Amino acid sequence: MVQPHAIGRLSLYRRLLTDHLNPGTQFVFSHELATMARVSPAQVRRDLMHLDSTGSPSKGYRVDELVASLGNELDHPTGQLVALVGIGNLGRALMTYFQGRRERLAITAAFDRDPEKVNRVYQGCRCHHVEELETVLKRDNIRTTILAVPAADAQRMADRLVAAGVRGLLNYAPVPLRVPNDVYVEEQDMTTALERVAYFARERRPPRRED
Amino acid sequence: MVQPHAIGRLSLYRRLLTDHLNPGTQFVFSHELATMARVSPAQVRRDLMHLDSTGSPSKGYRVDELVASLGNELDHPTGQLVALVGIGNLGRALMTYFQGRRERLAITAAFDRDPEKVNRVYQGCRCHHVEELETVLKRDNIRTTILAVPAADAQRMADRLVAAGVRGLLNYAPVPLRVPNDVYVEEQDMTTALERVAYFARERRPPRRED
DNA sequence: GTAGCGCTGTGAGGCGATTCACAGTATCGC
DNA sequence: GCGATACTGTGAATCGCCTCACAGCGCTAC
Ligand SMILES: NC(=O)c1ccc[n+]([C@@H]2O[C@H](COP(=O)([O-])OP(=O)(O)OC[C@H]3O[C@@H](n4cnc5c(N)ncnc54)[C@H](O)[C@@H]3O)[C@@H](O)[C@H]2O)c1
Ligand SMILES: NC(=O)c1ccc[n+]([C@@H]2O[C@H](COP(=O)([O-])OP(=O)(O)OC[C@H]3O[C@@H](n4cnc5c(N)ncnc54)[C@H](O)[C@@H]3O)[C@@H](O)[C@H]2O)c1
Repeated sequence: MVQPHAIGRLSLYRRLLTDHLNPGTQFVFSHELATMARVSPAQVRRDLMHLDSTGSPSKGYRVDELVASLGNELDHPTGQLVALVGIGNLGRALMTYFQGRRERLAITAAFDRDPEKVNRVYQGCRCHHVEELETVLKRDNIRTTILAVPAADAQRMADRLVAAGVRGLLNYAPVPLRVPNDVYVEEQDMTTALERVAYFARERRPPRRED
Repeated sequence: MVQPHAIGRLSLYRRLLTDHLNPGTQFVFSHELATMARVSPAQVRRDLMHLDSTGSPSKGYRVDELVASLGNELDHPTGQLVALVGIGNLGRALMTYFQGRRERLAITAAFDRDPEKVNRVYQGCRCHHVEELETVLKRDNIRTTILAVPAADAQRMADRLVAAGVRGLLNYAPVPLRVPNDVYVEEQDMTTALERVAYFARERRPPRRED
């Protein structure tokens, strides 16, 4: 019913409301959120339709109520732990970036196989040897993982993660993963992204709506 | 005519053919590429339809010919230069990752405003002060840029880049950019990506095709 | 009190992307 | 040589997401 794109926008709306609104703003209209998110007002209203928070004509949506509803939809009620596998250049950047950003979505387990990194602490999170993967994931009941290992190891690591109970994977390795279809994978393929940008920086009409 | 998703897949096909095929393989079938790319065979054939390389029944597509055609479609004939703005944790990871990966798509200009970083060399690429942005971009005729500055600076920097002639932007700052609509922007929003993965790791049926 | 305005919530329709399904064809076995 | 086979290329059908458009309504002005 609620599809990936819509969930992504809900996440964006929340961030815009909490981080990029004049502090003290009590109400927003769909067209204001739409402008910030670069989508149409109708899109915003449709996305918010299923939430329990409802807008009023003439005032719009109560910001605090909306943020709460969004949290309700997006966050695990008591908090959800995330594992990060591969503490290389990208892994460390991600660790720095995500840490402390959301109360209910924190990286609490890191893994690598490089002895240099094992047992070092990154952003308050100790790096385990990758052999402890299964133990730690099961102990902490972790179902969400960021994968930042080299391409050659990605599929094997994904298999282990899935076997250990992981149901959501954010994959930075530039190879599409094969997983059972009750596991959600999001491919974050930066090479593709850059090549696409390069392509459209040159060729043809760029595919975007007027405004 | 050729849409962003299709271009993204072409980029992926090429990478799969060059990096993940048994060396020596001379032909591939659409269903083989499809399996590697995690898409349907019909999708592969449709994507390749417009290329000048054509498949043969009973043999499939010639790999070398296909790779050449893909390069033909995706690459700038004589090479395309890319700028990277913001040499922080993420910027440095990206620099390391992209450098030397494609002959015709290389990061050749880096910018930051931190005096610590200016004039240091990262992956063979000297970091300029951001005030030299316009000069360098125009001198090298750069139209493709990766943006990895803090959210607060992203829009302003995007405006400067567009004014300096940039027509394609890969944005890592977690704020959607407002640009004229002859400029192509790709938002790489990692927070959204992680929150979406977390969401689908919990809730409902995951949205994927059988196989 | 009531008219007017401008917004929300949403059914219906439209549109782009994907899949279906098959005609056309190169190859193989005999 | 010729039938069987399995693939490509592609028109047509389908699907899912997004936008249109408007009924319903709360607020404001007077
Ligand atoms: N750096 C980037 O900006 C960037 C961009 C796009 C994609 N990627 C992809 O992300 C992945 C990581 O990139 P990176 O730049 O951080 O590489 P990196 O080489 O710096 O880091 C890889 C890390 O993974 C660890 N590792 C290797 N095999 C492992 C295994 N089997 N189990 C656990 N840990 C293992 C290594 O010890 C290392 O710490 C790669 O697949 C890369 O292609 C990176
Ligand atoms: N680190 C990550 O993994 C990650 C993940 C997702 C998104 N991001 C986003 O990417 C961006 C960069 O992240 P980071 O972790 O590298 O941050 P960072 O603070 O490490 O680096 C930012 C860099 O930009 C430079 N900078 C700041 N203002 C500038 C300006 N006006 N002109 C030129 N350079 C300027 C700073 O000197 C610094 O070197 C941020 O917007 C961040 O939200 C980062």
